Amino acid sequence: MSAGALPGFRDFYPESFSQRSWLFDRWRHAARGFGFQEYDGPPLEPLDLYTKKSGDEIVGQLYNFEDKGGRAVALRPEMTPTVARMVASKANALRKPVRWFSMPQLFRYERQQKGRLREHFQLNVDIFGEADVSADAELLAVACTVMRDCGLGPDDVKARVSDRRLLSAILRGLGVPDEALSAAFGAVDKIEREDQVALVKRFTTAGVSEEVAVKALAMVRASDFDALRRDFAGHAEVEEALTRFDEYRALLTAHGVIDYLQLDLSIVRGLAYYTGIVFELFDAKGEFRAICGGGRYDNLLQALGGVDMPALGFGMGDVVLGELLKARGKMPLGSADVDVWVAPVTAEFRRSAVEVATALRRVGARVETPLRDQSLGKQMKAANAAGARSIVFVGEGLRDRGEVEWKDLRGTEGTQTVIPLARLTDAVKAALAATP
RNA sequence: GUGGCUGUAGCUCAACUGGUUAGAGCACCGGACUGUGGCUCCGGGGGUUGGGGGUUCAAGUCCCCUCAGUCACCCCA
Repeated sequence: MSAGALPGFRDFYPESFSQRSWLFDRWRHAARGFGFQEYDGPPLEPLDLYTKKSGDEIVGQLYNFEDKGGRAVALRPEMTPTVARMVASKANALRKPVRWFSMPQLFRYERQQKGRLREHFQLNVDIFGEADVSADAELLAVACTVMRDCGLGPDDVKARVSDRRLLSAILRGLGVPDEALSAAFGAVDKIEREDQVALVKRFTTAGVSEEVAVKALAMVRASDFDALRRDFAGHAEVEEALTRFDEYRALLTAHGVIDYLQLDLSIVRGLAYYTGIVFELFDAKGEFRAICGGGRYDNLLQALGGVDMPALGFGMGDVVLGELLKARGKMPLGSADVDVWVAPVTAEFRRSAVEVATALRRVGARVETPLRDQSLGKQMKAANAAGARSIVFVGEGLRDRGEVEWKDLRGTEGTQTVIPLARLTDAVKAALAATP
């Protein structure tokens, strides 16, 4: 084995590069469809941009080093601090709400495992300056639209959605004291990973009774909207959160993505900076890690940039999504693809063939010609291997009468027509338009 | 950072309880085939058996270390 790429890093050969491009096209198309504008920032940032937000422990998971000017720097592990800085420093000049997206390559120094490498591309979609629930609905709609554009419907992918305000209200309504809320969130976050005994213990350690703990866990597991409405009738805080959620659902219906929605109060998104509606996208069979995660983080800009502005966003990586698309047969194969192969029938027509190829390229065709003398049989094979849709034979006909032979390579018995060179370019152009 | 499993050609895999020069299919290149493709046939290139050390008359095979892959833990931006 020769030395390959560094652990957790990928070589993109043409086949996988074209799959990557296919995915990027869908990301970009979906985000732009909602009026989001694309931006980018530096891949290398000051280290303290990340330690300020996440503490020094984060350094163990970063690609960081000292540059030649003695600055402590790191390859970006996430986009949020960068975009927060960019928005904060021009906050007053930007039309609100700010709808931005980016497709950065991100890095983390971690042992790789399924769906997690040391480098990946991530679609980042953010909205700044809008506190209304309509922004939350639009954000999820973008994520679901990406799924749909990739051929993944509500039967393939579920958006598990919770609201931290709703969860807090329920917990408080059950009698969990404020100082135990953080521990309770921690327990809810582990609901799929730890057994009941361990989960209950997280509550009791924080001073919550076992009875309340059991009840809270059951409610989170059920995540039953109607039951919550009944159980907490008259409880203002819960009702307010439920009303907000009703509006959220109505808007998702209007966006045409309601079928993806699945209320799931166990979605907490770590113990990070989220403040409102949070969500994660999963494949319906549960074979993969989360495809996408995000939510509302109204206090983050204040903490990072000193600007008080509500914000929400999500990140969607290319690795898990790519694995899912391949597993479901939704990812195109990424085979080679040219429109026309121009074949000199003998060596003496090499230059004529190049001239014909040049004329075809000028009308937008992807054209390949052989770089050395080859028999026609060889060229036919090569043209097929190159994925060419048609082949143009350049020989005596062009020299004597200004004509070439144009043959369709698709199908088993391609039709072949004699056509004046002057008309070939238009014919190829028309064929291109007909079969995109 | 911790632990389990796995490393033979570009890919998928063979090679008896340790025993000759590590094989096959696919892929690639060439030929049959210098005016017409997918097929077929023939040939060719390609390996430090991941690397290093050890045991043995003899190691792809057994042992140790290391590297890499993979899965889980931790963490999740």
